[in-house]
Amino acid sequence: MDKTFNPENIEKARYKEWEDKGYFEASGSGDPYCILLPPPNVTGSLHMGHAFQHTIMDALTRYHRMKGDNTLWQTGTDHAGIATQMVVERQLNAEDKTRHDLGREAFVEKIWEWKAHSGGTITQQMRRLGDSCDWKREAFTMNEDLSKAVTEVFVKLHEEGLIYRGQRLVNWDPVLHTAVSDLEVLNEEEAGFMWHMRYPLADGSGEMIVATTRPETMIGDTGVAVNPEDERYKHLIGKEIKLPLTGRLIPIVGDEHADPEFGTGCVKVTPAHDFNDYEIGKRHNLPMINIFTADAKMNNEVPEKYRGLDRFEARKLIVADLEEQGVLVKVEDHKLKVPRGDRTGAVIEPYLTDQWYVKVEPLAKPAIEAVEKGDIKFVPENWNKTYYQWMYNIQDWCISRQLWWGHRIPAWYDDNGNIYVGRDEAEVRSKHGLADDVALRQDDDVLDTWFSSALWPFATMGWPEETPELNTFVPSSVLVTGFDIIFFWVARMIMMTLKFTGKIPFKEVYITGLIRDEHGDKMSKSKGNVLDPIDLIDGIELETLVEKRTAGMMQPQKAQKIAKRTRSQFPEGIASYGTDALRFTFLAMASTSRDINFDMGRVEGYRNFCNKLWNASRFVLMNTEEADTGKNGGDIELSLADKWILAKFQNTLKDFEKAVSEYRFDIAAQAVYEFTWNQFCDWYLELTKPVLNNDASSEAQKRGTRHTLVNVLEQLLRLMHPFMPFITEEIWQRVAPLTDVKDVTSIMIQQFPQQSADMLDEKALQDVEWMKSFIVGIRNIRGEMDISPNKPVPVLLKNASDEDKRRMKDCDLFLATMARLESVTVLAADEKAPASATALVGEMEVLIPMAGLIDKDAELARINKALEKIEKDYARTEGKLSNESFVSKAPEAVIAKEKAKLDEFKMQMDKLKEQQASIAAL
RNA sequence: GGACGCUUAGCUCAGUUGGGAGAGCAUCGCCCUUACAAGGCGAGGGUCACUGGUUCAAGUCCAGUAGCGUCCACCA
Repeated sequence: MDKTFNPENIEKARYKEWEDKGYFEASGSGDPYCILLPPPNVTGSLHMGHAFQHTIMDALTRYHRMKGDNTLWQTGTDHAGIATQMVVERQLNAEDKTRHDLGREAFVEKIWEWKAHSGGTITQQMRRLGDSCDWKREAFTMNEDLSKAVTEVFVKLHEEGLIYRGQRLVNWDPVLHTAVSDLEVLNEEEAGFMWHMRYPLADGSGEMIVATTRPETMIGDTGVAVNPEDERYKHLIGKEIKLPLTGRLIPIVGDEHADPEFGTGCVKVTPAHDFNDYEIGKRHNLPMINIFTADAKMNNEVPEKYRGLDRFEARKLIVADLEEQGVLVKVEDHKLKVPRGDRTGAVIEPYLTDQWYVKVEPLAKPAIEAVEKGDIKFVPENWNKTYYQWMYNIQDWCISRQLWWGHRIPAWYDDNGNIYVGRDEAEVRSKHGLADDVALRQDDDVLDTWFSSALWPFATMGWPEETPELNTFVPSSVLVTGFDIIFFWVARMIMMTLKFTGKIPFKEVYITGLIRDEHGDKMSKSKGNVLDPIDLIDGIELETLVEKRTAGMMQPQKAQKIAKRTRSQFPEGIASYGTDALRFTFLAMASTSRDINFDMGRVEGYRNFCNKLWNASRFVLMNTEEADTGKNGGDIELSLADKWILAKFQNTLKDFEKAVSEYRFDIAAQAVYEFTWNQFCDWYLELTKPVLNNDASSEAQKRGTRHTLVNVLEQLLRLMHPFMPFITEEIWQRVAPLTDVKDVTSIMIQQFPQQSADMLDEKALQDVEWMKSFIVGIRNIRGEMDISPNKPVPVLLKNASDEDKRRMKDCDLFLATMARLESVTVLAADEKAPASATALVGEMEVLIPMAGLIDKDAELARINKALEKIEKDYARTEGKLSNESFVSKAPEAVIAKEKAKLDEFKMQMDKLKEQQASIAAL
């Protein structure tokens, strides 16, 4: 084995072997355990958030597979309608072409090409992460099976009246020329203005001042609203206003929406371009005048001079005209929420169009109940509040998109504007008795991407066919995802799966936090702080990284800043840490669902951890590979250390499994790390040396220690495998043949270690703790007194009990080596000790005579420091116990504990003082 | 306006029914001791954001304040 751990040499080959041998497929026996991969968009590549979630899913999958469950990790990708279409359109734009130059068919063909390429990238990246998902079942939301499910769901919902077509005001993205759902609109506060305008009464009897943030829409005004209770204006209700610029007469209406406290109390009403005004318009039967084209330019409804102008150009001109005509009263600075498309960033326009909708309320009801009844549990639980909040106020879902990439809506129109819905044109014709010569035209629109995603839990299992998978893996076990798609995806899956299978889609929803950069900023291309998980695995040169982060930046200034920041943060580029170190980092940071500020220091630390494991394994192999490990029989005698590490391993195993069952991967990781480094490496390996290197050890003793070495390591590797699949497999291949394991094909299809109470040797645990404190005591004196660790020291024992003496004897060999003892002398009760440095082991004092070794002042300082600390503890404990209300009210166990502490402190204090006095007297 | 979350060591974070403040990284000292310098041994470092309350006892429970963050709704 190499002297240091080199991940790049092992990972790819191992993965290929697992995949080729079919280890990722469900075994077909055991309890079903299923995780649905949130299908990544085929738009690009995996980011840190994916890597994080995939690590958790893979750890769970591997763990349950090893536990013997019938385990399926269902994988696949999402066609991501808008996002993908935009990527390919941008590519066309770079060639000075638009999708219209190609036409629909050719354009969609081009997207399929891109999908093949990009989807391949993603699946390759998943393999690098070690994802043990079943590639044979890989799904894609636009493939034939899923498309069939989509059509089926659409038709059925339509038949039940849960899908309908209607003309409504929608969120219109004027760049993409499509409607988007409420969820795809982000409302950001931006600085703007409030224009106050003078609207004259038609009868010349006065005027009203209305205020608006969008003066250009005044051309589409069809009313002015005042609150019916507003004393200032209520007498005007029913009168008319003469709208400036157009001269149209519009009515004054009384409507609760107008807030007398806000602005002037008078609201201009533009029903075709504002959601609130739309409702007012409906209430008062006001006409709706659409003044925009699909790309948000002024249309032919407006006075000629404004026609064809972009809405913001028109705004300037209209404001200027209003000012000139004396209509404009004043302009104030005003902060307002501007709706922007989440993909394009374009200002969304409320726009009157025909769209398809899902009537959501009847679907939402059972979906809410499923969570209320506890059939579906959110982890952590408080996310159910977020879920309820949205579900209780759910609005109908606009599912049609004016795009080319997606599932074409299965609806056909005849020349008279009749609409027919069916699985295909032939079905439509036969269902509605339409002759072949009746011209039918399929709806041009496609469905919202999330419509097909909502079917993922059952569509990937073969629905609408009755498949065995549908029976076995619905519901799935746990959904691992981010809070950002609870509404987009989680809620909709619950609704659709309940509707079409009568079953919940998953039993638990584990909500992860977001991966942010080291300062808590969101990782984004424009900030230039994006880390690519693959770069952390393979490493990347500084120049390549800078190039990657600054490529395609719109503003060169920004690119410079990013380059500078990158150079200072990674002067040497990024080292290759390997998949296992990256995975372990994610798991160790996955505490609750709070966001994670990704810290490179942690990755490096866990890379070192991999190296530690690697070298510990080298040590084990060095001592066992050419030797008798007892796997073929022979007497075995376990040392105290052997018994101790076996017991420690049991405790670790128990902690690990408990933590995993609670999705506390940080605690599980911590347990593994602590055991491996602080117990197995720091103590156990050192404790095997005296046994293995001592000529006095019997063959049974050596065999016992070798047997323990390989078998504990082997079990540890299995324990760690779900977290660090590659390194554990690599080492296991060497170690397993030396152990009692029969099947040495691959670690990933082994049983997970079994908890066993017989291995919990309490006596060994206590004896070794005693021994550790003995050794640490000596080391501490050495460290502070500058005594070389190599120099053997004589030791005197004072106040040693029979138990201490027994332990001295049992630990004799270990103590001599680990503490480098020259000699051990047990002092009789009345025997006077020479001046010494002291360490306390329980009530026993371990003395190192000062003669020639120890400096008087240094030892005094050391004692004083210890004394100070102990005195503080003593005072605090004594204070508690002398507090009458504590003694009378605290539970007895607590009081007893405090008393024991007090005695302990007193004893230590006395000994230290005694020591202090005798040294001071020198 | 409503909901949720955060504030603990220089940095990134744990701290599970209230009962002697922890980890990793960074820092300091000594060590190239044949598994490992990506290491070993030892050490230093915190008025747990602030104020008040409940309690014998509060990082932990309650109320409030300040700062930060997220989501939902929204006033033209």
